[in-house]
Amino acid sequence: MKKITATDVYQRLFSTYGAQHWWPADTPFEVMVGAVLTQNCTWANAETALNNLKTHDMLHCESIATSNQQHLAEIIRASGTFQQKARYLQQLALFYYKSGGHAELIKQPLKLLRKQLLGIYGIGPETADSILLYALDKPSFVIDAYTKRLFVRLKHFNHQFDYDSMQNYFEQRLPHDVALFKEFHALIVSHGKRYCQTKPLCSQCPLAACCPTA
DNA sequence: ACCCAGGGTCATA
DNA sequence: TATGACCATGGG
Repeated sequence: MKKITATDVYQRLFSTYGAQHWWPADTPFEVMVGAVLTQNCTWANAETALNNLKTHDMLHCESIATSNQQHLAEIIRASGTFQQKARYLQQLALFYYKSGGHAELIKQPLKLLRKQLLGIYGIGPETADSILLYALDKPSFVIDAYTKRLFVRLKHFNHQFDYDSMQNYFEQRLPHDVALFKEFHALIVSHGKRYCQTKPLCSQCPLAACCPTA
């Protein structure tokens, strides 16, 4: 059986699910906060925490950076691991403030920005790339558990591939287009939520015919 | 009651 | 470098 290309996977997912309209947020800073809040938790819980921040008029870098850490933690409680995330958010807000905000940040080249983001306590590769792509409009391909699971299943690479290897794999095969990267990642997540989790529903999966292990 | 979700850090070997 | 423990809520 012929292996489906990454581009064909994108086209098939898009024609099946349509545009996903990621990332839902009013400001780039909200995207950055959301990227931390959704770490290892459902988007619904992250959204509850975001709305709670809005209710308290706390969704700004100054208020987050200067707020009492315990107070902040209670406000974002619904997102889980909230003591850690309160610390993470304060570091991120401080970085955002010291960098001069969105307008100054986007002037910097992708590679340098990525390095700076990874230096922030609580920002790992996936969160950094989510911020680069969805908050700063930089073409940095986001890898997550869904991406790995799907493309291991499609035999594009194996389980031993680390984050950077997987990111390189896609960035070498796709045009570096911000809109494409945004849509592709969102589609992979939407698809992953429906299919091939613990109980495969692969008979109706739009990629079933491409899935050697189905 | 168990399992996982739009991860990351830290200690240990 | 490579696992494992830990964080912790809410929904299935």
